[in-house]
Amino acid sequence: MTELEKYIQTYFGVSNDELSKISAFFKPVSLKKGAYFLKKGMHADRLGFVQSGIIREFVSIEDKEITKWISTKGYFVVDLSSFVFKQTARWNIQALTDCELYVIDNSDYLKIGQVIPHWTELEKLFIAKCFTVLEDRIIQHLSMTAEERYLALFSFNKDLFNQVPLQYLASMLGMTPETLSRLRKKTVG
Amino acid sequence: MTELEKYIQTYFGVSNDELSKISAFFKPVSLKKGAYFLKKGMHADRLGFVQSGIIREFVSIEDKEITKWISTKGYFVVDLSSFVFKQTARWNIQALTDCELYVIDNSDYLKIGQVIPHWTELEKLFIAKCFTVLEDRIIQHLSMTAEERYLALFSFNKDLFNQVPLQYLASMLGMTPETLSRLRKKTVG
DNA sequence: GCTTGCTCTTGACAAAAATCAAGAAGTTTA
DNA sequence: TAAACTTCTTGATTTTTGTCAAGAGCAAGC
Repeated sequence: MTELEKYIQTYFGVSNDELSKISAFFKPVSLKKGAYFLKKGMHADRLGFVQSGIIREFVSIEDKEITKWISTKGYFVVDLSSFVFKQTARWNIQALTDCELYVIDNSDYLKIGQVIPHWTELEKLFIAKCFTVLEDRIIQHLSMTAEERYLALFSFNKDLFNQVPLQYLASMLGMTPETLSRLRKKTVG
Repeated sequence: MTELEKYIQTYFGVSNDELSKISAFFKPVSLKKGAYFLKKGMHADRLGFVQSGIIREFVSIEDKEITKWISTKGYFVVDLSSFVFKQTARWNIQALTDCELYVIDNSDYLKIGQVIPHWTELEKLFIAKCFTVLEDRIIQHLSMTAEERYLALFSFNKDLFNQVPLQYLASMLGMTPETLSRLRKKTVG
């Protein structure tokens, strides 16, 4: 079973037979460091799965880049509002390192529903799960200090802090790089 | 067409015939000020639509109440993780004023799918839309100051500030009541 | 090997926001 | 109507976080 199939299995709980039907639609795509999977304002007609490497989703607001999320192995990358609602993309999606993705375009994606019974139901559940994750993230911002948010992310995934430029993690945590630097110093020594 | 049908029409874009089939499942429920529609830890087996009144979704964290959202007329109230995934509820949902709701329980909700073709697809789209709203809210917290978040909410819905106790709006905006009070003074006078 | 960039850290300072405490204003209750 | 609550405001102060500026540490490329 490929990495992709393993994750689809975990997320969607489909049979092995269905699994191979789904994963057959995905095509490997390499992305060089710095290259964009998607640019804001374009049309997101594809969904990616991160096989290896690090990808950043961000948006520029008044000369600042706001990093919404960092995706590593096992994450899907997509601009949902664009992929689902055919609107122009709201996020930039850029490779921070060389990446290996598995990519499916929208027309093939629609074919999954024809092959897998109840696929729409599985999609719904997956998106609902993503919704609850964002709910948690909102609560973090309403109830935690910068330090607490840093500690929460650090305990959730220590490796990120070795692999990802800290300026992007700072942005994703809602603080400046200087503040993150000081918090790291404070909570280590 | 009832208020409920009007909103379902707007959100889901179904035919008039389907509309009345759907809305027939909803039953009117009155909620007295202070009463709970749902308590954290319970099982959320119903979905509500706010016909009138104000409802607060919140969670208690270390002796503080964090208000996640304030729902007024036209909003659905539900704990999605509990309603969809049968987990225990993560949010308290409480009436801030006397409320009129339309409520559907989970078993009736499941019947909608048997009556309306493509209902699961419509559900998926609705939840996806909710997801993108939360994405925006995350970006607000990553990129805006407390004052900017206050101004954004105020320009989006001025009425809220007359109808809802300010302490709850402050929490929902991620600031203390004192800070909100000062921002209001600052930006009016 | 030596620039040239980048990224991160550090320091000094400023601004934003939280905390603590007190009091005003408005509601509810007895 | 008065007392008891609750909510909101205000002031004084502290803490947290951001800004600006400089420099250290590395890595890539010439």
